[in-house]
Amino acid sequence: MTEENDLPAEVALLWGLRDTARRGRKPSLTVADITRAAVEVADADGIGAVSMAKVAERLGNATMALYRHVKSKNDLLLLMADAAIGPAPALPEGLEWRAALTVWVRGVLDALREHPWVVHLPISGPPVGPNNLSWFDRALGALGDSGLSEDSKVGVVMGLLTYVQGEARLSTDLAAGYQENPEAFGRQYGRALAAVVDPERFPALSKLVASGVFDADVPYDEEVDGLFGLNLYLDGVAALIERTTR
Amino acid sequence: MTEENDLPAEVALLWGLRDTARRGRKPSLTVADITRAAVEVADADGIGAVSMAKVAERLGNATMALYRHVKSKNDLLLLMADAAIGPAPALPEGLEWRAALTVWVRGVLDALREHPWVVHLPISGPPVGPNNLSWFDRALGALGDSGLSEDSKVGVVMGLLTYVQGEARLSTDLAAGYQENPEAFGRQYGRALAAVVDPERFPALSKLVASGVFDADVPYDEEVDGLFGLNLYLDGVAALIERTTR
DNA sequence: CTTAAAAGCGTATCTCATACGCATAAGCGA
DNA sequence: TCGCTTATGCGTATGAGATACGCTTTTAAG
Repeated sequence: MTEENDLPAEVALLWGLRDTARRGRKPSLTVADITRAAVEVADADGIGAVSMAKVAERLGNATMALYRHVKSKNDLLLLMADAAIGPAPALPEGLEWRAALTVWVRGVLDALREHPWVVHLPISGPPVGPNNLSWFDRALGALGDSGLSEDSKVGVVMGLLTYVQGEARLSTDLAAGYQENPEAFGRQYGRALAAVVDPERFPALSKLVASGVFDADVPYDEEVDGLFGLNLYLDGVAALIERTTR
Repeated sequence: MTEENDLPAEVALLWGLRDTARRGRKPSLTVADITRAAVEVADADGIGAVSMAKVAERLGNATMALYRHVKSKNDLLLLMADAAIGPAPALPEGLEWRAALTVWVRGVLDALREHPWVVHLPISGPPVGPNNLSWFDRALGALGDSGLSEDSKVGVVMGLLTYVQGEARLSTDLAAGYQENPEAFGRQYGRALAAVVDPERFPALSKLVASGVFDADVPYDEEVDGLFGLNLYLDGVAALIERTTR
């Protein structure tokens, strides 16, 4: 490192800011290669299957070769998190804020559906990777004409990120659980609750169980449940904008 | 297992529904002991430090003894998830729905702040543990007088859970990141962004950076940021209730 | 041509989860 | 009281995984 950027190592890593080596053997691997291979492993067999050994094998290298390019497995996970969501597409021109944010949210959820393991990666700080920042940028841009202050825009987008990340986590985990044990949802869930929910201890819940909501074998439906909550949130944003610009 | 409950094994585990053994050696451990010890380890050193060996050591038993009470480590994690949040307190009488839900959310966030590792546990299905169900019940109860249909109540609570879980994840992870590297937040974050954010590529973001929002050393403030988004969501719920009951 | 910096990688260590089987203890029927 | 049955406690072993260390190979700079 001779370059004079005093940026955090993590940022330099994500942006590929390493000074080009002048001496020494030519690298047969790049950070990008390693990241791509790791993402492929995760896509194929889940984040739990990502080991330095597996990634190296996929690249035709020995395990320890990877450590010349990433400091640790955690480094690699950071890279994967940015790589997997990919760059945010530009939002269609001329949409008002609500339509734009809805498109944006669908974009995020679609990207996460492609790589469901992303939601299990550690979040170690505010977004710094290029792709993450591009998504952040687009969401801010969607609020460009809303009349909100910059501060409020950040708040709205943070809240949206929070919601979307919670939603993605819940829905991908539930979908995974459903896959491996469909019985545990729907009817069987209703039966389990009925067996265990005492009206004294769980008054509201037992009323719900009695109402028969759980008697059908309906799996969790992301499209319905997820967007229901999202729309409530956006209604709240609309109210905020109303208050602000009135 | 001679008892005639055809409940999923996981449910029986969480509710302690095992038929009392009539023969054999007296157990020196209980599932509750193991769960408690595991929670203590996680509280002290994080979820990553929870290993069967460490938990057993804390109990003065050998590692493999635990497996007589818990099928796998994953079983133990399920138990921890329910144990850590604890039972939901009864909500104060006579609050209207919004005040009640706000109290409820604070309760959840407080509980999670005590055991930040909970948000990293896998979610394998809908809530079945007694404590989780009690929280679910209280939230439904808070909406008891709102005039919403049972279906809508479930939707509202699901959305709230989604938001809160996203919020807790983000804030605990950021808080942890802040702990171990305060530099990466505030001023240094601003500097990193400034170095890396190109106005062409990130128009909205670079405007934000230029506005100086990141020039202060302000850490992430859960109380402000988290409840900002929450209130937006609740505003949306209010609008829904308005629409419904009008 | 020499040399120093990098890259690739074999080996070794340490930590984990967990399968297996034996030893121990406790209630049960005779 | 005497085994018999059944659970529990746990020692040992296996296999996976992260990563430290140091040797070897490659390549550009002097």
